[in-house]
Amino acid sequence: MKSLPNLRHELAAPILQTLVARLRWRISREQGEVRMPKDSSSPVSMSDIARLAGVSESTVSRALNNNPLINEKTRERIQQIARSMNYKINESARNLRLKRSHTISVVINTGSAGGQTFSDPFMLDMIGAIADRLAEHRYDLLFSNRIVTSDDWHAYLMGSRRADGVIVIGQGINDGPLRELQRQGDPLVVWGGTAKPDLDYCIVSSDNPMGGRQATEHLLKQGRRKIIFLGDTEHPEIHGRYEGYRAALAEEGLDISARQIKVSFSSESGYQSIADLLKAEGLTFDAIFAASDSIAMGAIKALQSQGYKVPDDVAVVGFDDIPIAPFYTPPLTTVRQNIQRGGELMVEKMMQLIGDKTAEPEVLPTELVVRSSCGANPGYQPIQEYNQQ
Amino acid sequence: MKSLPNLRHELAAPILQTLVARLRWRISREQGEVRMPKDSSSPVSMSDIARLAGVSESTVSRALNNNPLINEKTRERIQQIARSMNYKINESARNLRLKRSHTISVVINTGSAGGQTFSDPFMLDMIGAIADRLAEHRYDLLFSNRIVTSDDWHAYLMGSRRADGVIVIGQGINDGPLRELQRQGDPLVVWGGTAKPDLDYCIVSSDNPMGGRQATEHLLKQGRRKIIFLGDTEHPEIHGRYEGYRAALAEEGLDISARQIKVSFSSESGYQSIADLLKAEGLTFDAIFAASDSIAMGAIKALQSQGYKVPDDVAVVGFDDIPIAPFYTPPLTTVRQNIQRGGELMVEKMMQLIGDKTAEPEVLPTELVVRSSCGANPGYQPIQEYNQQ
DNA sequence: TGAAAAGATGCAAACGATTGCATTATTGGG
DNA sequence: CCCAATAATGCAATCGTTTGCATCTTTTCA
Repeated sequence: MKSLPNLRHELAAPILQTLVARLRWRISREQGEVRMPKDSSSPVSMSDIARLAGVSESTVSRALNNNPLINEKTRERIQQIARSMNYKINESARNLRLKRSHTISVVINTGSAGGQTFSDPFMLDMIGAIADRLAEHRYDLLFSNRIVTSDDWHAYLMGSRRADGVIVIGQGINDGPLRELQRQGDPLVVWGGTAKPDLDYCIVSSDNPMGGRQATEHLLKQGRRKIIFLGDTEHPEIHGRYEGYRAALAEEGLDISARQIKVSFSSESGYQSIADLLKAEGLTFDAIFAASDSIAMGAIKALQSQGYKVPDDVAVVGFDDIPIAPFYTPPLTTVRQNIQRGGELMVEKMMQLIGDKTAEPEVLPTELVVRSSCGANPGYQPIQEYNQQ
Repeated sequence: MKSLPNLRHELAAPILQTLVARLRWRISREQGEVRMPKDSSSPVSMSDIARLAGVSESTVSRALNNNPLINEKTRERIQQIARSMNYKINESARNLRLKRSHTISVVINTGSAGGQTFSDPFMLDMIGAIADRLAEHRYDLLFSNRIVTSDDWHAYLMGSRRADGVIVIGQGINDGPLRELQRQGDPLVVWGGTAKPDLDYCIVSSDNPMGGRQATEHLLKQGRRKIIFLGDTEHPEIHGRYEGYRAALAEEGLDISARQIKVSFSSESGYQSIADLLKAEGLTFDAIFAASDSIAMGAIKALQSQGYKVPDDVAVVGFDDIPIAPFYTPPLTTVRQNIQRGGELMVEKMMQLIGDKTAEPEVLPTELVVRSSCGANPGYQPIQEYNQQ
């Protein structure tokens, strides 16, 4: 008995009650229709338009969606009324009905230590690029910078239908959470590295090995032989750059001189690691390849603080080409990533995944930008166009 | 007749039809209840939990919201079931019912020329701070970087109930759109300047005049007399900094030497303006107060390119204290804004506005950070802590 | 002219939650 | 032992859309 507490639902009486209640409801509703002349404060809904146009809500809905079922004249009349009443559709209602959110979540996933927001200019550019592309598809962008577990992600973003898909910037040291997300069937696109071959989620990335190779080969061409690598190779994107670096050195028969120092994604970190190194063993290298421009700038500052010259004593190449790079002293030679194209591709892939299609990973070429910090371009001036005028 | 097409709705027959249809619906529904053992793919809803717990949906809803009406035992049992089924509430449905979105829109509003995303590191830090605070209130953050008219804003964000309020970063050259938004009754908080006295929307800002004064007075104390101002005073926040600059000069009886050059928010712009100036009239100044660190760095680079020394020939002070500032050459003296507190306050104000309370504007003090570019601190080392160890 | 086809519109169920009110079960007091 | 007060739960309306199906209207063609 206890296990069937709503057995009484099945009796006849409640059904009659239902019918009576429904009648009562209809009546009160129709009274409402009469007494409601213009409830101004509340926003206008389809039923308001329907009443004004003398048609049903279904017709309004179809007319506003340009459904060919509706007569052209009716459609235009309804659209006209909607415009004049400044009608805006209620997205919550539409999304509920259509079982979607028309929103993509963008998550920053670079192990930001201690809850501190991670603010490389690269990030904002990437987010901006994604936002622009999503706007073209009329999708909204839900932003999160909280680093959480995959359970949380899935539950918070997808389970609650806050987002139709997730774009993650940064593959992170441990991509378990990402694999898990993917396994749950959520549309997922990641900006990351290309290291792991058995990927089961869609990755868009720069060709990090190519970038690492470009940077290193360039330094070698300048006659540098003792090049150290600054970056945390536990991040797949960084690891790719490191691979390129090692490959270039190996080709030159210099494998033994490869040296990697683990630093996180900040200028402070770059500064400290080089300051440490100089204090410990003096100047034992003649070039640095840094995994990001921020790191490179920190490292250069540390060298300068100890009286060493860049590029004379040590040549430096960075990665990203952030906006300030040409204006640093010395202007930073760096490997440029195609952020605009990256954002575009990620959104494209996402739209495919949402449309139940599959999306292939994609790798973007990098471009070496030679300025002065590598020693190859001492006469470099920012804004060449200006000087040409 | 034609104007009353749904007159027939009022006749008796359709009501009977309604009743019949409803009966039919009830029956099919109950059949459905029987044949639906585990429709796995679709996410679990309250009715699933209700069925499993042998209670009604209302009880489930109340139990999950910790409504005291529900017996404690029942509540815990229901919550247990919800957890075990990995239930996540459908936010679209909840938002529809509660007539809200539980989402705040954040808009970047710094006249980004030509649709190019504007990427000052300051922005990302600010967005991060806001995101963190919103997350504490369990609000979502909808990000837009499209600069549009107020009509668009209101219609897109508020009219469609995509957002419950708007936070705008940057007051912009023309705040008409903002006033309009406010007039429409939308909760609005702006990060901007303090110039206009007749504000009708809630502004949170740094004390820009204070910052301008700190920077200028510091340069004056270093013996500089011909200080130029770099920035576009049409932006209220910049105008405040300019006011502080002029006030400090006036107190010194140097009003006549005030000179402002209009540059937009980028390093390129700072570089070009100084390059132009030098080309046109040589070195006619001995100090620069720049409206942002990015501008300052561009300006310094222009000076260095022409062989001038900073701070020896020209002292420079910036504004913002972006993360790279200590690592620039020379390390940048600048006016720090309290971004964390700013984000916190804006979210606080927003919550007040949403709660139908009013929110007062608020001004945050600025802090001068003395490094080397002003000439006052030649021995400055980034990361003092490191050297102390 | 009449039946079938096509065209236009309406009805009400559905999406998944919340909540005022009604109802039932439990307890306490006289 | 009965009635009132209280605690616990259920019913059905509601938010604002979309859409399968039914219905009504008009056209078309034999």
